[in-house]
Amino acid sequence: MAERHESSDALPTAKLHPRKGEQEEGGDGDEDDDEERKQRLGEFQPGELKSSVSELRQTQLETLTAPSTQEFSENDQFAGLQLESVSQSIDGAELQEQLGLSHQEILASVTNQDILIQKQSQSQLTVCPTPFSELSPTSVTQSISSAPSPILIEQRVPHGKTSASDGYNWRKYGQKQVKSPQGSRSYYRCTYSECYAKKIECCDHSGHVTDIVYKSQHTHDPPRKSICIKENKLALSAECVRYSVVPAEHSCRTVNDSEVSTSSKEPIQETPSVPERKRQSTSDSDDNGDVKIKEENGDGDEPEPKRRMKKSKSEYSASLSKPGKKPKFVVHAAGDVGISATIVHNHDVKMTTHGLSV
DNA sequence: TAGATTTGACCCTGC
DNA sequence: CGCAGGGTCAAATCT
Ligand SMILES: [Zn+2]
Repeated sequence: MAERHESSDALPTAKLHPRKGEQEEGGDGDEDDDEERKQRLGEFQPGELKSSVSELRQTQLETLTAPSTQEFSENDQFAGLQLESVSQSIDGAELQEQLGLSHQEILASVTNQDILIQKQSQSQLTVCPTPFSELSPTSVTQSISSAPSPILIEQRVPHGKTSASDGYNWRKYGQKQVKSPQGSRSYYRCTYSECYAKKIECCDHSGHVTDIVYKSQHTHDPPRKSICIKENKLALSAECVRYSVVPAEHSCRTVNDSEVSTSSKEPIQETPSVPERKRQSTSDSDDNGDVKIKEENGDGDEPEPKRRMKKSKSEYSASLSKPGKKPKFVVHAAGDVGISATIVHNHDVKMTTHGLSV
């Protein structure tokens, strides 16, 4: 059963059964290996998630302005990026109009390469269009009235390009060669044991970083200067937010993704309902020589339950995978091209907006 | 020696 | 069912 390895003879035998434990789902009690599983499961952190979520609701986070991003600018360009999530237990979808305001602010705040993204989770999102300039009046201000806890995430990318380090320590745990956008993909994970933040760097064939995707938030402060962010607790929200920074043509995308796949049977209306990965590729191909920065936060559920789902499925399916309970936000903000926002709540497509053609 | 990186294999999901 | 793409693991290697 646990032998599915086709290992080449050149292997030092030790490799013969690498992750036996993982695959063993036959039904053994395997308690010893449980630890490993735990770690893997840890990615989802069912328990913690709940806790944090609760806290989130109870705790109101206020958006604070960037203190001194200059410090980070030196080496950590990306450190400047600020992410703030404000979750309010107040169930009021009253911020809707606020969005409009945000839009302007964003435009104002966003200069050249600075992008400010404000997103109100679950029900409202604000996407800042292209800072670069004239971006059509396409301000995606979608607000779905049904989300009790609006989360405000503010992210700022001082230097859109290349973010060698955002102030955290990353450990590379994998690399993949991709064909679509010819290049490679590097997978990084925060070195903090308690932190499940991940980062994916997409490089083109020449080695240029074309895309950076952040997953989850750090559950700790940066090793160095204190960014003075209280992401500590919010970190766990499992929403997926993607930011794409492209000087020439900015495309901001916010994806609150959890696992709508179950009900995602229904294709998104206006948007070219493309699978997650497809989406990425699609957008990636857009830019040449530019770095896109995206951030993904899981929201209570798993963003992309790819690996180790077996275990979790069997044990946590009840609590984790809630079919039909996954709010999904897909916001595409392409400067000139237009903005397309797709919000999927449960299995209902809330809205899709194309900046130029709605 | 420890920690990080490299790299091949493996698993999962979607088509 | 099989394939392709994507993501992760872990042994080997490097620093
Ligand atoms: Zn971290």
